[in-house]
Amino acid sequence: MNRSQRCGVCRGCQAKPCGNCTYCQDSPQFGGPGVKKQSCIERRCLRVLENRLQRDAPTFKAKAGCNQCDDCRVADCQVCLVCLDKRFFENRHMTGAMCAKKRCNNARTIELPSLYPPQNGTPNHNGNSNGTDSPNGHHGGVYAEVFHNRQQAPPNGVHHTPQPQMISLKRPAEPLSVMDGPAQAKLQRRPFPGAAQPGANTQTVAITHQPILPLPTKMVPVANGHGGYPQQPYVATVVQMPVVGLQQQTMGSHYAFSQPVQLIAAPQANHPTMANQPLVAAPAPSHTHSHAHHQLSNGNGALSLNSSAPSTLLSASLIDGPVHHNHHHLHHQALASWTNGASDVFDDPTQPNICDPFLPPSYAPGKNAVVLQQL
DNA sequence: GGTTCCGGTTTT
DNA sequence: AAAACCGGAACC
Ligand SMILES: [Zn+2]
Ligand SMILES: [Zn+2]
Repeated sequence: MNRSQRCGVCRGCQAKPCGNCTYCQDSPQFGGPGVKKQSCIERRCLRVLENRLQRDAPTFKAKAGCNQCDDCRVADCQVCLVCLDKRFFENRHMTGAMCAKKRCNNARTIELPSLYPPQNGTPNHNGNSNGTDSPNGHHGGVYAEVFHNRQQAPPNGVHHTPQPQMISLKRPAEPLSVMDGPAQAKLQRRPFPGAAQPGANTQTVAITHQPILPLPTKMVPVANGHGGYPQQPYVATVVQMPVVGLQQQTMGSHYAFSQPVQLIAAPQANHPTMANQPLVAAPAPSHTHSHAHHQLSNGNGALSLNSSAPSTLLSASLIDGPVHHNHHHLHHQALASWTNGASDVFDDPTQPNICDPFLPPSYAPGKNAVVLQQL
C-alpha cells in the first residue's frame, strides 16, 4: 500500500506530541483509547504531506477563481491541500488552483500541471514514471531511483529543476546506490571545514549553489561507503537554503524533504540570498552496525545564516546516538532537538525574518497559526 | 511482543 | 466535506 514514512528531519518530526490535540488525547500515550490513531497535529510531517499532494493532485478538481467575487477576495483558508501546497511547496502540485474552501461562482476548472509526464512507461500510483517498482532495480537515472515508491515523495518539478552545476564525490567511486533513506534521521552539527575531511566513511558531495529561489530538493544518490551490505543505504537530499528575502518573505517554509537529509553549509551569507555560495552536503558516516535508529542528537540543528558565525555543516545523518540514552527517548522517535534555543536562528528575535525551512504548518508563527487538518 | 500513525473506509 | 474509525504497515 505504500505507506509514507516520516522524514525525520522536518520540524513536525522533531516535535514532541503536544498532549492536547484531539489525536494526542486519543492516543494511549496520553491515556486515550486509541481509536482515532492519528499523529499529533504538531508532528505532521512534511514528507507525508508531500506524498499526499502527489497522490491527490491528479484527481483533484482544481478551480481557478474569478478574483472578483467576495469569496475570492477573502483570505485563503490555509489548511486545505491547495493552501498547504502553496505554503510549503510553492503550489507546485496545485498550480493555479484556488483555495479549496472557496466557493466562487465563476470559478473555472483548470488542469493541473503534470509533474510526472507519462514519457515512457506508465506512472505507477505513486507518480513514479520509471516503469518499475523495484527498490533496487538499477538504472542509470538518478531520479528514477530516488523516486521509487516506498517512502518518499519524488522531487517535484524535477523537470524544470536545473541540475546542480557540479557534483564532486570524494572517496571511493562506488556504484551509486539509491535506496530508501532512513525514516529517522539525526541532526548533527559540525564545523564546516571539518566536514570537508570527513571520517573514513564519509563522502562529500559538493554542489554549487544556483541562484534560484524556489525549487526544492535535489537528490543525490551516494554510495554507502561500504563494502555494501545492509548498511544503511543513503540518500542525500540537498536542499536549497530558503532564500529569505528579508522583506518579501512569505509565511511558511519553502522547502521540505523528500528524503532524510543531509545538509548544508550555510556559508557566510550576510544576506540570505546565497547566490554563488556553495552548498555542501555530506553523507553521514554509514555505520558498521545494523541498528541505525536513535534519538536525535541534542545539539541543536540551527542553520547558521549569520555572517559572524563560522559556517556549520548540518548533517542529518545516521550515526550512533549518545551512548546512553534513557528509555524515554527510545520510545518516541524524534523528540527534542530544536529545543535548546540558544542558537536557533529561527527563534532568534534579532533575526525575526528568517524563515525556518523545517517549519511545518502547525508551527506557523504568529496569530495565523495553522493547524493541519487530518491528512 | 510493543508503539506510532498512514491511508482507505464509514459515518456524520 | 469533515470527522471518526480502524486495519495494518513500519518501526522498535
Ligand atoms: Zn498533539
Ligand atoms: Zn518529517
